[in-house]
Amino acid sequence: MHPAPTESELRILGVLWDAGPLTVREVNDRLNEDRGKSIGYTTTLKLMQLMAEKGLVSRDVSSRSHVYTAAVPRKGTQEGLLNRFVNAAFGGSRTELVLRALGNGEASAADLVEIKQLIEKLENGNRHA
Amino acid sequence: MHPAPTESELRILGVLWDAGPLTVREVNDRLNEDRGKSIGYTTTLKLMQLMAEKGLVSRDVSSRSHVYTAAVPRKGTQEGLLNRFVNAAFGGSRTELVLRALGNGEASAADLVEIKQLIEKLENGNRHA
DNA sequence: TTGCAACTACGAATACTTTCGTATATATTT
DNA sequence: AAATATATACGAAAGTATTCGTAGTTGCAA
Repeated sequence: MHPAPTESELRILGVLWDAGPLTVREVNDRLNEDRGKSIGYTTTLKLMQLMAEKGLVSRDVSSRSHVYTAAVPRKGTQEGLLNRFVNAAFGGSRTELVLRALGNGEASAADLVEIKQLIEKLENGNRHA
Repeated sequence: MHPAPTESELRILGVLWDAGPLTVREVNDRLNEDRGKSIGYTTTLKLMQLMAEKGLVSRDVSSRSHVYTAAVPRKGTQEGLLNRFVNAAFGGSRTELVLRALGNGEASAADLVEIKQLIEKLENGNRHA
């Protein structure tokens, strides 16, 4: 299995997941186009090289500017991180986490409907399990 | 504000939240009574000393074995960690996180009912907002 | 009262993550 | 062709987290 991405690596994966295969320059630009925090080009380069070694990204070296692609799926990675997190912070209870995540009233009405629909589906599934 | 606890610190806070004020020895024993992973006594001591400096725990020094108490609330701490996590791993979308958290079908029927009830309450609240 | 057990304090080793400087190569512009 | 811009590679500094050894203190038991 791949090692879990660190926080910086996750930021880079997020860019690649959203925008598809990119060069280091493109990733670095996108990371920096947000808020004041400016990350050096070689910092991003180094991180992406390490990620390639770990298997988190793959790269196409055929042109001078190497093109990097996420090599791990978004959902699977999130699932892994979620597992670690729910264990570390919520004693392993996903339900506790869900209740806390919804409890601050930030979800929109449409979000709530979507969640309700998922729950209905889960309950129907359980009925036949 | 208090700095967010690290993963190790969170493990210690978890013990204190569950079991109330404890000595270093007691915390260390509880940490080690789980699986094979054995943590040295002075390691736990050092961590708890650092946590005291940070304000994550308070301690009663009146007896030779100092007694430590969690100085930050469980819910508030979880809320802070959840915020960081949802930003880092789910692009800030709590709804995405909730859908993923429920999506693995691990929640029990009772859990789902509880979540549905919270959603109903939120929807009623919104109606008047 | 001597010696052993348990405690705190603290420095420092280890490990992991992030950051960047510098060397070097390749393309592009003038 | 020379100067300039842009790439990669890589070592290493800096920052943070974790771990533990050792010294010194205090309580307790033989």
